[in-house]
Amino acid sequence: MKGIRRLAQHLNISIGTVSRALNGKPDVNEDTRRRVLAAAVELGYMPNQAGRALRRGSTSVIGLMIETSPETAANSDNFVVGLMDGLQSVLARHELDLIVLPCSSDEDPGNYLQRIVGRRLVDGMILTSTQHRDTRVDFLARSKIPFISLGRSDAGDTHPWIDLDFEGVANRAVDRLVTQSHHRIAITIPPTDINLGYVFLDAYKAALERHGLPFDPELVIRAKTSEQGGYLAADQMLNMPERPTAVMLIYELMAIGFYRRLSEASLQAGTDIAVVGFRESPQSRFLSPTLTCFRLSLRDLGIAVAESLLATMPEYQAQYPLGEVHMIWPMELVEGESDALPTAAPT
Amino acid sequence: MKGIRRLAQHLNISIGTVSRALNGKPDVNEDTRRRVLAAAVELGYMPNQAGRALRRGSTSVIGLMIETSPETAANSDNFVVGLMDGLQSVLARHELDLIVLPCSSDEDPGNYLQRIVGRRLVDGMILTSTQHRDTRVDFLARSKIPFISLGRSDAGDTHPWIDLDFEGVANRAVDRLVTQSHHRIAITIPPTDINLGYVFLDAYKAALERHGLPFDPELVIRAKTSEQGGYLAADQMLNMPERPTAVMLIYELMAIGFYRRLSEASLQAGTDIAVVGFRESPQSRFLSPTLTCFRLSLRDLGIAVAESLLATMPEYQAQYPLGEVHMIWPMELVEGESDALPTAAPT
DNA sequence: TATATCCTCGTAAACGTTTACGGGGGCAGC
DNA sequence: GCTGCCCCCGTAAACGTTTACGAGGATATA
Repeated sequence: MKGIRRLAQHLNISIGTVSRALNGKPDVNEDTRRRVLAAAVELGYMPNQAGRALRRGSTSVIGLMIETSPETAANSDNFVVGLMDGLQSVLARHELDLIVLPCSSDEDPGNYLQRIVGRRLVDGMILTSTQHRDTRVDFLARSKIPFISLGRSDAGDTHPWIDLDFEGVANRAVDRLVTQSHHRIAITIPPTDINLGYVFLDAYKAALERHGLPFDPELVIRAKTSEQGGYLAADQMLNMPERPTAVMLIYELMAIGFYRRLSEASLQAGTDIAVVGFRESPQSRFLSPTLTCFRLSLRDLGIAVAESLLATMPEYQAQYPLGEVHMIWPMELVEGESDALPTAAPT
Repeated sequence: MKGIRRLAQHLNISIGTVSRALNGKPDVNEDTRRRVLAAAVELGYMPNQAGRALRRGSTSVIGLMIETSPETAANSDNFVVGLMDGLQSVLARHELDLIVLPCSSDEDPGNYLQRIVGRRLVDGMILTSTQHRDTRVDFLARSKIPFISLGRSDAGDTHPWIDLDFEGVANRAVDRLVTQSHHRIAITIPPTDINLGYVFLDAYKAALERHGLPFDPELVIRAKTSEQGGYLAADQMLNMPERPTAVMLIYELMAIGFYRRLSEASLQAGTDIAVVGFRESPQSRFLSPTLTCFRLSLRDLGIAVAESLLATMPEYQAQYPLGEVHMIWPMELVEGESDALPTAAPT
């Protein structure tokens, strides 16, 4: 005798009543409910997930898909870890469990997702690192499962996403640099097909245009989003015939490698070349000269992602009304010395 | 009409035959099997996980539990990400899915695990960052679920674990340092109750004793396993009345912060103080002076962990015979300049 | 006292699979 | 032609829950 049956037998009541008592249904005597609850902890009863999911038709599990190429393993992906804290703080309030679904580099992400969703392992999905023309969002949209992607998608505009404010970042960075009469401003872009590369590039172009500066394809440097990528980007820049005087980096760890390559050439950020980093990180916070970059609370972002997802799920819409399905997450400018604005280096 | 029923109806055969065909059972005509397989991909059929798990009594899912405190979010925990790649390469061969179970800092890890296992969400568990007197291993042992912990446990010796070779690391580090007549060798230990702190400390003591050196509690520095922890550890060492001449670090990112604090004091690793790092990482690889540390293939470690886990599961024991349940994972010495062995700095 | 109402609980069906069991039909051997 | 065997397939039960339905008893109302 196992499961709820054992509980029922132990209490000499029917399994129906036990179930109702545990699930907080109204038509059960408060006294028996207490007895059931007590017996449940005494016997260590936990409802079987398979049975419950089968009957309910839902799993109470939210999936967060990430990719685990050796590439991302080499770079430290604390982005996702930070996010999870915020996600769970919201999901836990609704007895939803978060599981992380790591898609290995061996498998096609589309297939992987199809398997997970097709088997009904999760009630909702959170996508990360949205690709350009990401087939995953098409699939999820067709399969009618609630989902949200972190990183805007270019596939239609009906499904929800939250993305970082790349326009704001590019605008503020270019503004600062142009103020110092920089006009050869380089930008780094991931070599992969991740969508943020396209978005950042567009934002960069728009910002240049706003200042009447021409767009020079030479100044777009494709570099891996890792420390080594930053190193190689700097290397490439230093060897350019007409060296850019400023650069905008796209990934937090790149700044470390970029600085390293500069110091090897006895150059310094801020004095020899203006550097604007992307996300502030524990590592970047101690660079010298201090890095101008953008701050972001991963936990708050996670909370927003979770709430936006819940807003698309009928059973939670009452608590999280569906607002704008597309959300641009602001990032706060952290002024440093690396782009050496005259006004930013009074100390 | 949904699921396997729809498939059966579409083919005009019974659901039993469809199930047998899909699961590769012998008593089904090869021709009908082909038709079933074709129809399955045509209709995009995927077996419902809940139904299957309920009937089979197993989920074909392996859980990897990690903890997501803001602490680990701040430090970049690429350790786990690297591990997953190896885990999946083994698990995928047996149609097992890996899911990551992030336990937030809000929840007690014991409760969390109890919920996951009690609900029968997974067939097996992989624990990380084993604590001293870890209640989770007791619970898992009692609940008879196959599991393995990454990080040795002090609770009995019947359940399997794989741990890094802290003894080997401590021995080789102390050997090198003593060869240069260092006799005040400091060590950093995490401030938490994680078991590797105890293990590393013991290994350090044993290594000292082997060289006839006294153990001085003053030389045990409790520092967070983060870049900032390394910074503060250096700070603390520099302010000690009788400054140690050498130090062994425990976490890869600590070296970065340690170097930073040294350079602020115009000191250098290798010449002013001997530094032995722990795990080689993308960041540490570019430190200057180069860091003496220990190399480790996370992917291979993941493979070993997965295989050891499968060895404890009856249905896979044929393929992964149960060997030694406790495994010490070797780490390869990477000679650098930071501990400045005369023989190591010829270039 | 008869009837209606409410509270509480038991019964049984359903969710989508897998699998033990048995049956029908074809074929070989006598 | 009868028996036995084998191949293939359909039937139905089971896995552990949840929940619609209805029954029974107690209480209130007329």
